[in-house]
Amino acid sequence: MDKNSPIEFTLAERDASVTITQWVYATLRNAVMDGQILPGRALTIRELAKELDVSPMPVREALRQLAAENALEIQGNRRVMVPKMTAMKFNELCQARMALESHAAERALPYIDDARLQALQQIDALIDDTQMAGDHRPVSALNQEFHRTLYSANPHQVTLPLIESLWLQLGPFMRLASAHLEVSNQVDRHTEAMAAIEQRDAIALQLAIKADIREGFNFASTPELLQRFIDQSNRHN
Amino acid sequence: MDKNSPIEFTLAERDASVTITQWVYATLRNAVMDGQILPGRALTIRELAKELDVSPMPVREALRQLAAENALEIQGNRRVMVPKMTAMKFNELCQARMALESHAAERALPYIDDARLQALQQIDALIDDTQMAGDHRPVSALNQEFHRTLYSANPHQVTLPLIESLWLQLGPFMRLASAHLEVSNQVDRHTEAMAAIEQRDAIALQLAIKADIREGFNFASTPELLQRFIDQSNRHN
DNA sequence: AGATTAGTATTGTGATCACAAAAATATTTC
DNA sequence: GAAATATTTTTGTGATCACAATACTAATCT
Repeated sequence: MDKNSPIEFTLAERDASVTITQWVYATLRNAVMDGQILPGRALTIRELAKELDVSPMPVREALRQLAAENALEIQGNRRVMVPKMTAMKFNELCQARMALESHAAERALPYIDDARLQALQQIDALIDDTQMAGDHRPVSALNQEFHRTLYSANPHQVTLPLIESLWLQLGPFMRLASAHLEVSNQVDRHTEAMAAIEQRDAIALQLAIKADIREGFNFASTPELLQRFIDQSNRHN
Repeated sequence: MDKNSPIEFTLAERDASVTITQWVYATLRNAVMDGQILPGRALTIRELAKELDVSPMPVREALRQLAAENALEIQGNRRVMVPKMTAMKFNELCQARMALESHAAERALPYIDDARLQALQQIDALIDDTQMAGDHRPVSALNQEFHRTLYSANPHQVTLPLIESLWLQLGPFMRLASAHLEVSNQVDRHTEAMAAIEQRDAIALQLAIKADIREGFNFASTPELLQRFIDQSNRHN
């Protein structure tokens, strides 16, 4: 049946108020984010439909949406797959994150009030606790939540969807980053960012965000190490 | 039949090697780019299908893809429309363009060879000629072509899809910008950028790109003027 | 008359079917 | 036995249908 490896999904709860397409989209998005789908593996509509126990139609729509967000790649054959990572592409994605997210942070700064700052501190504390407890899985999601909460303070935000596209493309590496970094590092950069916010210091905030992103991916400090992790994520499973 | 204004499409030629969905996507994308669709106007699948003389299915897929690229907005009612522009959002989009595109230019710089530079000069000359002839329509497309050619010199480019999303959201304003700027300005900035490329000066290149974008939208120099153009594009037709 | 309600038409969603293109498999040829 | 060819299966695309939810219209009521 499956010439390639089977795909294991962590099926989310299906809320009644949500369309099937949206649920399929969320499920596939999580699978891509968590690296549950082998890059280069051909995804067929009917196979996913059977796996998720839905009709082909919602799968079709979800795949097209994910492809539009650069989470999936449509080959010339009209085949859909998770794009393969390369060292150069990884580097470009990180650089793009730094450029876009430091900009988003700067544009959000004037809108951050006490309530927002408090929410950030709360998330940061939660990250600390979760990481101390040795739970590496949810840290990645919480980290994203921290950044999202920061940028979305700007009510006229337009870059968040673009940033999420980059997160989606970095996919499993975001998780590796959370697993490999030390608690002190992460908290340091987050508190540094929050200090800059309190002082309304845009430059310092941008530096903190850039450092946070860069250090997050420091586990791949040398090209050789990076290549090892890429290979691992590419042929895992 | 149409409570709102009818939509006039400039139907592109339909190549046989292209799927219907792709053709519909291209047609709708151009319509959004050119401001042929009134913002806030509800777009229904069946209406568009009849207008374009295709079945509802390709329209459905094209709409979802455009929504994923932030060219269209899905309301809570599951209704699809061109999002309305505001002065603040316009400003954010311009700022995002400057941040992202100057970054893309910097990352492309090391890869620009003589052939690429020559291609840029050719496009620039074509822009000049077209504008001198008083033809404002194609200038916008050529301008995008100039930027696209520059950024895509980087073979590991990851930001171009994000940049195109911003262009799509700025939509008709890109055209207004091309119409309202003087020939000298545009050419100046482009030659400035190409001079920076020849000297491998990343900083100068970034400044030229930022200035090019900023001056392109200088026709909306005051908030009042900007609001006038927004209103014009919102209630045009 | 203006607001509310009942009825009607239209819409997005999802399912199923048909078909040509592509992939995989089986067969033949050298 | 390996390469080329023929056959079978699978796949994406597009069309059509059913249905519940929504938007629209007409009738009713105060």
